[in-house]
Amino acid sequence: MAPALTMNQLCKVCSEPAAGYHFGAFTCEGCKSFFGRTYNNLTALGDCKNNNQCVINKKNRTSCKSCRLKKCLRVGMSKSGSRYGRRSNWFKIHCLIQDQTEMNGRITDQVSLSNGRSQYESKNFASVFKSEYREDNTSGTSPKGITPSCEVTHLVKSSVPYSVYDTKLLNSNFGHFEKSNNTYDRKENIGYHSLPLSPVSPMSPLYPHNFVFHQGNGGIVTKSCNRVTKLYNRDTKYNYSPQYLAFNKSDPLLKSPQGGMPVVMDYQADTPEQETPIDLSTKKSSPIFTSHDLCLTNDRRSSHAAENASLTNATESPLDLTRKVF
Amino acid sequence: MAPALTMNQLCKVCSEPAAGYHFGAFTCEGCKSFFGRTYNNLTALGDCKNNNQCVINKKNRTSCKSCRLKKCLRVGMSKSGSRYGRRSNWFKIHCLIQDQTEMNGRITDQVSLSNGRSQYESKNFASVFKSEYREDNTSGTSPKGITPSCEVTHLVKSSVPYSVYDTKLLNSNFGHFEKSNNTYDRKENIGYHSLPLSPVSPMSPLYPHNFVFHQGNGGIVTKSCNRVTKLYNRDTKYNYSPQYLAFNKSDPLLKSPQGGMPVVMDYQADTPEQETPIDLSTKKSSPIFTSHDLCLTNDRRSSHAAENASLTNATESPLDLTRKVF
DNA sequence: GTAGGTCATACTGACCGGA
DNA sequence: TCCGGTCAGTATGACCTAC
Ligand SMILES: [Zn+2]
Ligand SMILES: [Zn+2]
Ligand SMILES: [Zn+2]
Ligand SMILES: [Zn+2]
Repeated sequence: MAPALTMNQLCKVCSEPAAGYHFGAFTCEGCKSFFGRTYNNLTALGDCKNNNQCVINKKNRTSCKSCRLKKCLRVGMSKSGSRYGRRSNWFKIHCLIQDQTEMNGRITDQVSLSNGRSQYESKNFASVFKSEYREDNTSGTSPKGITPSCEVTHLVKSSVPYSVYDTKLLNSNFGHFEKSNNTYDRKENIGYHSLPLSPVSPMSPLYPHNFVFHQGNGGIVTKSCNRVTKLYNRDTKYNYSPQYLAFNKSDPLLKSPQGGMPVVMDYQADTPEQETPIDLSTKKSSPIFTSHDLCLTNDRRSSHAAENASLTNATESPLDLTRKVF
Repeated sequence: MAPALTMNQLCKVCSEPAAGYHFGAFTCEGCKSFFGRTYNNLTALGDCKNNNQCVINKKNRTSCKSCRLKKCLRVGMSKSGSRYGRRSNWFKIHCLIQDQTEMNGRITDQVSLSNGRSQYESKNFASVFKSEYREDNTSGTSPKGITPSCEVTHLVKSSVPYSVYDTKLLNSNFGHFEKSNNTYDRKENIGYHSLPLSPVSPMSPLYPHNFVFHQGNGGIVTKSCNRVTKLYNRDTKYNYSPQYLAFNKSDPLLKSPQGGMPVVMDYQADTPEQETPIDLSTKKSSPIFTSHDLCLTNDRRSSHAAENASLTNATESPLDLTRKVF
């Protein structure tokens, strides 16, 4: 097996060779520390002096904290999305393929998308993923010695880039959101973001688009692919308080940039394995949101995923950080 | 008397209220420290990531060291030009008037300049200075309670903005100059700079234009106004080694941006008191350049100043930093 | 009154231990 | 594996002292 998939990765923030997968993105040690620090002390963040246009790279990453943090968020870093334990090879494969796809810009397969949005990231990735790995979806080893075992299936995604972000971060840095009745104690809230620069695979459960709102549901739903043989098949838990997830059409905080409301749409793509994200920003037990039996299939036809999201209170034991992942 | 003329000044680098006159310019404490530090450790200076276009102000002064140092030099800061002891009120008057002039852009008097260059700084300042202070040139106190006692006379200035800068700084940051036969041990050399942003009064002896080269002279000359009653009337000494001051028409280092060679021109202006600049970048005794009896007059007519610049070796005692200035 | 030294403060990122 | 704590190295600027 490939000994260090991380070795080929670059920091999604500054393009330095990545040290690992930190807070939801491949990052270098510096950006990892920066994000971890900044999150805990947001008040010290100054404003950008360059109209928030700073390009972050290895050399100048320290010169504008605001833009550095913005890039961190844009590439998908999040305290709530972070987790202990190793990331599966599947996840890394996704990222590698995405990088490949972006590099040579190849679109070798026709993937029918029900919506034109996100063609670039999603279509490219999906096609390459399909064309390169589908033949090995039962062998257990890819031509490159890695073990993919699923194929392109479908995702539920939102037509508007709603996502789950830290409102505290958003407010202090971008001012898109205002404090509502809810407090920010949990440091989690619902926000939107502009189209991310493909920080992680658009098929990754960590990809912001995969956190979608369901109209009339009031819940948050993500997708997991149980076709992956090693997938954890238990419930997916979210530590977001229900009051933040309640969907209110008249809520100005949830106003779409395009003016539309988020809808669930069919989407031909694939989802790799994803373990339970653990909210490291708060260790206190709190109401959690659980979605049961996410609809997963390798059927190529589009189909609405039937998410039966239910709201429960977390009465269980503290987060188990000891379990191993293979 | 005005208790703190410094109070009205802003840092010429970052526009924060100035703490005093440091290294040749009114600066805040931070920019003072920065310049002092940076000068001693130039190798650690990184490059600008913004095409050397950064605008330095109080908020972002720390974000680009290269541009901050550039601004420091542009406003006339220099280790060699710095000195111990207080600055005369005359000097501050010049700076204050210059600021006033720049602020309301008034040109209330016709000052005939033999050359169109530097009209902006010089003409404005000279005219205002004349119109506001000439009537008091014998009283010993200005209408504002300060004691001006000279009037606009004439200066020798260069048609090209040659100046005396630290070549070490220039080379490492701007690359305008190359090392010639001379070493940089003294950290002083001849350079040119683009038109400074009026860091000090253009009539000030510290104003770079006042360090002029005389064709065929091989020396450096500045002007002092002995009409100022409190002026030190002794020789003006410069710590620049003669080898650095030797003027060579074919020297590519001294190529004028405009293509011309520096010439001495008539100039209607005034020079305030100026004490001996002390080169703090080296405490070793070294050959100094002395100019005797600079031609000074309050005659309004233009006249060539007869500078009898002579070259001597400094055999005198170490720099006397104890003398008081009133 | 300024140059330079000092030092509290803050930031950075390599490193390491715990989970 | 990753998260978070640690810590040496570095930059900053207010303050102080020598001159
Ligand atoms: Zn990085
Ligand atoms: Zn920025
Ligand atoms: Zn300043
Ligand atoms: Zn710059």
